[in-house]
Amino acid sequence: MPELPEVETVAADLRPQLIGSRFAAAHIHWPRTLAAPDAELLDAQIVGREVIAIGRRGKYLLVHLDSGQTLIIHLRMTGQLAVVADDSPLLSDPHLRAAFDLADGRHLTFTDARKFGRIWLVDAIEQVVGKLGPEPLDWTFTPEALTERLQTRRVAIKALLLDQTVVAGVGNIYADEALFMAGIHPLRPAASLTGDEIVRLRDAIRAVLQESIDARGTLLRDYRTPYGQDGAYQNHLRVYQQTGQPCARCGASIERIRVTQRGTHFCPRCQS
DNA sequence: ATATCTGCCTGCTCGC
DNA sequence: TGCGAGCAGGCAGATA
Repeated sequence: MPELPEVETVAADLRPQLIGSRFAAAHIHWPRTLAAPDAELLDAQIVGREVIAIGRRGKYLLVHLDSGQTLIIHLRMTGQLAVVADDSPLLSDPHLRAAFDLADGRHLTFTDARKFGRIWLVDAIEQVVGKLGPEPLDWTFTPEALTERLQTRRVAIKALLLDQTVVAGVGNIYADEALFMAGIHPLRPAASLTGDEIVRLRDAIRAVLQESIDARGTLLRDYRTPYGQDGAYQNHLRVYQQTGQPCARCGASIERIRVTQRGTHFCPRCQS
């Protein structure tokens, strides 16, 4: 499931493929994939527009156009983007939900088996990403910023890390990995964290995300990079999907519990 | 305001 | 081997 490092990797891969290219048409094959505007207006507004930059905010991919508008794509669980030639079998993939024709004959494809992914074309990105919390790798993600969002909350810290208004881009994998690295039990009430623990957690979030970006993300069932190169962070996972394996730090058996409906992995000895 | 639950979806794994 | 049940989970929207 793509989280911040995976979306960052997709953005890096798409940049050389798309910047400077123009759109010639937009085709929506599964209507719910397009959140806004409607398909007719999307096509009218995107035709002839050139991609000038590709960015990311949280788990949202931002394709900036020369019109000032931005095409925003959220991969959710199973969404995948690729830039392909006219004869690509991806164009007839049964999971193809949207396809954007480029003026040079190539296509930007969006395949998504589970149909959870969403696409927007907006005048201002705040319409979609306005409520997100700080970018964890930016200087704005300070211990103070995290403290402010945790200190009044009684829910489990694991649940709060998945709240995109607390910090943008962390999902189930990196929440578990960051809590392990910080030595904090996932069920701890958020407001019970000490100042020292919040600093450790903030540093751990940044460290696991950066490590994963450096490895091109985590390759699991639902995430592939556009051109088939493999992310490698699944080889670095310390607790996620390591249930029953010995903890690399202390040797205790990694446990799996449910925290607000989410599978949660942790070391019962290292995390308290 | 905060916390929890449900729906969206389909492919995969598991147990019989 | 076949098959149905349950699970996976990000996020919006509803409910308590």
